[in-house]
Amino acid sequence: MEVRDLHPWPDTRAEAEAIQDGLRPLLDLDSPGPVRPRTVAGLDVSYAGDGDGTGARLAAAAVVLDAATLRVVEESVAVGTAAFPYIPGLFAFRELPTLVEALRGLRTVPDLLVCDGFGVAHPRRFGLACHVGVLTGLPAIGVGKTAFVGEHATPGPRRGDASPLTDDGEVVGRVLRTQDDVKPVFVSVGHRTGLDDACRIVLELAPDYRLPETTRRADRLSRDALRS
DNA sequence: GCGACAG
DNA sequence: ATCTTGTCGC
Repeated sequence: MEVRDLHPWPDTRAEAEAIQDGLRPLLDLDSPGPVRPRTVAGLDVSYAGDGDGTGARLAAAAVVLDAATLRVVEESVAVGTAAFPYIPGLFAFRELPTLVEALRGLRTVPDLLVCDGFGVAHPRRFGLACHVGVLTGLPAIGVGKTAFVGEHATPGPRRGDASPLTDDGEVVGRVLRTQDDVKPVFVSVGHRTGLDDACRIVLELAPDYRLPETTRRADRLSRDALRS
C-alpha cells in the first residue's frame, strides 16, 4: 500500500517535537470512522538489544486480519535499525521508518490500523497511532498496555467495563477491560476514528486474550523475523 | 530541583 | 522493548 514519504528526520528532541506539532493539525478526529471494518492491520515492533539508544536492530510487522473471522489475510515484515533514541513522548520516531517499510510491503489496504501504544492520549496529543494515521491517511487507533498520561478510575472487573482516561480536563482515551478480571488496556484514537467505535472494535478483536489478535499476531511475526 | 515516563 | 526463575492453572 501507499504511504506518504517520511518528513525530514529529526536529529534532536526539539526537532522531533516540532514535527509532531506540524503534523497534528492534519489529524482528523471528527470523522465517524470505520463502523464495520472488514480488514484490520495490527502493527508491532520487536528489538534485539542495544538498550535505548539509536542503532538497535529491530523488526516491524504488519498483519492484516479479517475482522469478522480473525483469520490472517496478509503479513508483512521489515527489519531495520532504531532511528531515534527511546524517549517517552517521542517513541514513534524510534520505529516509524521500519514500520512504514512494513506497511508499504502490504498489498492490502486495511480499513483500520491498530498500533501498540497511544494516539491522542499523549503529552502533545500526537502519539504513534496519530503519526501512523497521518502518514497513511488510514483510520488508526492505539492500544497501550501501561499508563502514560492522564488519570483514570479503575474500570469494573468484567470484560467490556471501562472508564474514561482524562488529561488536563479532556477525555483522551478509555481504560478498557478486554477480559474478566484481567488488567485493562488503554485505548485512544489516532486518526479518523471515534473512541466508541475504537473500543467496540478492540473488544471484537480480543475475544480470548487481553490484547487484540492483531497485536498478538504482529508481535509474534516481528519477534520471529528478528531471529534469522 | 525531583520523580515519572508508550515500547 | 528485553533480560529471566519459578509458579499457578487449564
